[in-house]
Amino acid sequence: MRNKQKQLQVRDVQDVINVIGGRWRGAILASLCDKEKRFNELKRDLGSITPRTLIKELKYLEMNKLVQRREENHQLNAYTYRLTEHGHSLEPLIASIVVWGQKHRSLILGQKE
Amino acid sequence: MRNKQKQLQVRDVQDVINVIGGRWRGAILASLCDKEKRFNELKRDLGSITPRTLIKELKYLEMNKLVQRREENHQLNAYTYRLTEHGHSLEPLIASIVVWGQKHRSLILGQKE
DNA sequence: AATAGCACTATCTTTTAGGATACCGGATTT
DNA sequence: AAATCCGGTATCCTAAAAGATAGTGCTATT
Repeated sequence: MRNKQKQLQVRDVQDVINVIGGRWRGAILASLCDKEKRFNELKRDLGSITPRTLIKELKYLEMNKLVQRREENHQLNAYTYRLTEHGHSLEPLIASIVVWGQKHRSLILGQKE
Repeated sequence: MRNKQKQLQVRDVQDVINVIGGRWRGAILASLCDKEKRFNELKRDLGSITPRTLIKELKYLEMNKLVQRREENHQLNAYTYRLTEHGHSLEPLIASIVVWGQKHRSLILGQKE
């Protein structure tokens, strides 16, 4: 019973890592926590991501109901990506990640820059 | 300035994902939250991981000062892996991940099982 | 009318993670 | 002394992730 619980936790962690893991997914979500963004805006924000990867990740996040793509007003060729409600529920988690990440960097990586 | 801050957060998230990301790292850490464990114990706990991968990940986690490998008493051929203090500082984060993961599963994956 | 920006798509290639499998030396059990 | 368990190594292989690069159709700007 105790053990079963453990097993589950291991699986939960793996599930979440699937969703926010990888080189970009977490970063995209973090960037969208700030505010909704357009494709190229996101691209600039993330630095070195390629359009191929960005669109792939965005579609994945859409499929998982974390991100929503909507046409801006009625202008064609203008879309924004924003967090869904479910996506927003990740914000505290991401915030904790950022905090721990800063601590980790200063501890391990010697806070260069 | 504001923008710089954003950039940093994106990097922080990526750093943390590096540390706890991938198919196994988060799971290993979660398993070690419970208590210190030996190699084969961990292996059993994680289910389908291969020894090659497990040792690789453990070494990575050691390098990043999250896990510590120690000889048990004075018996040769008996080692335990445990979280360092820094590793333990991840516990709340992992707990949040588990909680969100459960919510996500019931929402998206339809809580099968 | 031409140029440039937006939001992608397509193709090709490299990189990386991680699985499969076999093996190894030392310690322990029988 | 033989078999088994522990804590790994060593090799080989595959699939998936992601980079590089070029091109597309539409719109907005000058």
